Amino acid sequence: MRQRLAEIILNSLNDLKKKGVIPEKVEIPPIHFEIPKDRKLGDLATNIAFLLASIVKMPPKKLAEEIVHNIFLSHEDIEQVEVAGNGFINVFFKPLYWQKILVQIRENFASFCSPEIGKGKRVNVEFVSANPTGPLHVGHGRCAVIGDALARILQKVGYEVTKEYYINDAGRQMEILGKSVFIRYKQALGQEILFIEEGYQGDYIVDIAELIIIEKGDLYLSLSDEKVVPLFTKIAADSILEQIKKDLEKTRIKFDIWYSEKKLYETNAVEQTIQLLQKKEWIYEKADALWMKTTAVGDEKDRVVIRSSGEPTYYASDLAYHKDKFERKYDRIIDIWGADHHGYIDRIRAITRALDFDEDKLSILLVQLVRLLHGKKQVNMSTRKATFTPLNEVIEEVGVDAARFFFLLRRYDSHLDFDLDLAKKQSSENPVYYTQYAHARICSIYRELEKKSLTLPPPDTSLLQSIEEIEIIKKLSLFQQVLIEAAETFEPHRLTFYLIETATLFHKYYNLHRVISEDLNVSSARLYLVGVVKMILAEGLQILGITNPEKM
RNA sequence: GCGCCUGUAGCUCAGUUGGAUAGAGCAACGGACUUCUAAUCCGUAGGUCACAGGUUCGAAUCCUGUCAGGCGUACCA
Repeated sequence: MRQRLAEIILNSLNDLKKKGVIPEKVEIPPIHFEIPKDRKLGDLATNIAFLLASIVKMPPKKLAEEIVHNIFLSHEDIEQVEVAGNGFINVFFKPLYWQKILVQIRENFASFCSPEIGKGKRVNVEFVSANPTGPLHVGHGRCAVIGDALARILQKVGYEVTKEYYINDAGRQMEILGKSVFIRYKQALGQEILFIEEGYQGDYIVDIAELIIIEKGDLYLSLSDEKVVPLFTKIAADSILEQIKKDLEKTRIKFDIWYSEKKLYETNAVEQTIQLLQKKEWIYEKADALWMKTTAVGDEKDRVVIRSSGEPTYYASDLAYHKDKFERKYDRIIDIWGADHHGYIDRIRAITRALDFDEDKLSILLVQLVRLLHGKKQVNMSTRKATFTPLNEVIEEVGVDAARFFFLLRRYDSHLDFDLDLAKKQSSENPVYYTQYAHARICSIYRELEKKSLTLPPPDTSLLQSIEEIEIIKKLSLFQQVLIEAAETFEPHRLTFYLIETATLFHKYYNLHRVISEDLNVSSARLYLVGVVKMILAEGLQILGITNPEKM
């Protein structure tokens, strides 16, 4: 439609050239249409007169009028074209146009919901990737839900999506985890030793220690750290990871790949990556340590890859990991991190530069931190000190639907306050119910129809003429575009807001017009419309991983 | 100090990628249930888009500076 309109305007402009109103040599910029926010301003509007005004030295309004006067209007879908404001050209469609759109959406619903912009392209979304040193907290939950919803959206628009979790199951933090368990083990068996300051203090560590006692008793009590800690590390990591998987499953999140950092060491991938980078002179030696030249990509200093002690840093395995991800030949790689990792961006960018990977394929999304509140008091969220609130607890308290919807209710780069004291109240005020309610209400209309056992005539969409009905169709027609935009900008919240707005239009309509009435023809047409609303709501909620109840 | 993010109604947030008179929800006030579900709807009130410049036909949106908040700035993760 936009294309055809652009042609009409272009024809008019060419005509004006012939008439000498505008100079022949003027180059006409692409004619762009947008949807005005006020419906009184028409269905589509273009600013072309503004763009041309300065070039042809005419007031925009005058130019717009010339353009409109020159339009030979014979298009069956267009009601009128008018000039408004200082020179906008507004186009109004006939109801017939929208009625046809409605039928198109319904008849081709599956393809309408699955624009194939990503067809044949593979994308990897890596998110959460929390260390298996403790349960997931609310902050992880936000990343988890956003990443998952984004993956679902990308899938919907045709991409082949891989959801990946990178498990940091190697390195110093894991050793501390093992030590923490060992100390709790000893303490539980009656030894009086102090807990280490950097240790993990959560109760779950005690639980793991007690489980070991139940299974093996005091078998390890007299053994040395070197012998026990690696074993305890593994037991703890496995157990915690198990819990993480359960929590994610409860949040309706399933990963395709669980990628182990430890494997990168076992297969020598880290070593090989470092050797390769050394050969390419991106890694050099200084003060007994190996350094990566991250300053070459704008970092403020070079970063250590191998410590002088010979121990690799996490950066070492991250290099190998991203090298591997690139070598798996995705068309797009998306990393979703907590915003506190932003200093890491340059470091990861360095590898794409060093190994000649296409930098544009990598997108790093920083999800802003969740600030946890107890009423007015801020709660510090530390895994080590165990002062966090587990995601698990929140999900149980407010439910998966409300929790997911809540996290998808704002842009990922906005800071989020999560007030635990209000969590329950928030859940009852959560717009998720408003949206689901619209769906349930429509289902209820169908039930009513069945109860009355009415047989309706085939729908005649030309009966859908009211402002509210046309407004709803307009909104429905945007669904595909919203999906595409959410996918292209990596912003799932756009879909959330769209669904709320659609629900709003429906609720208003519902209060104003009865769907099922004595006039069977009208009833049939309205049911047809409302049926599409239901389909769109169900589809949208499903994409966000939220249920669409038929009764509430 | 430097870097990243944020600053929009009392509160929580949107804002169609630079468009027309800046919008929702919550909270406040006033209305609508013998009706397909009132978890809804209608109305009133609420604003110097942090501040100051700049770019142009046009700025909440882009640029510069200032202020405020958050985060980062390790041979921690």
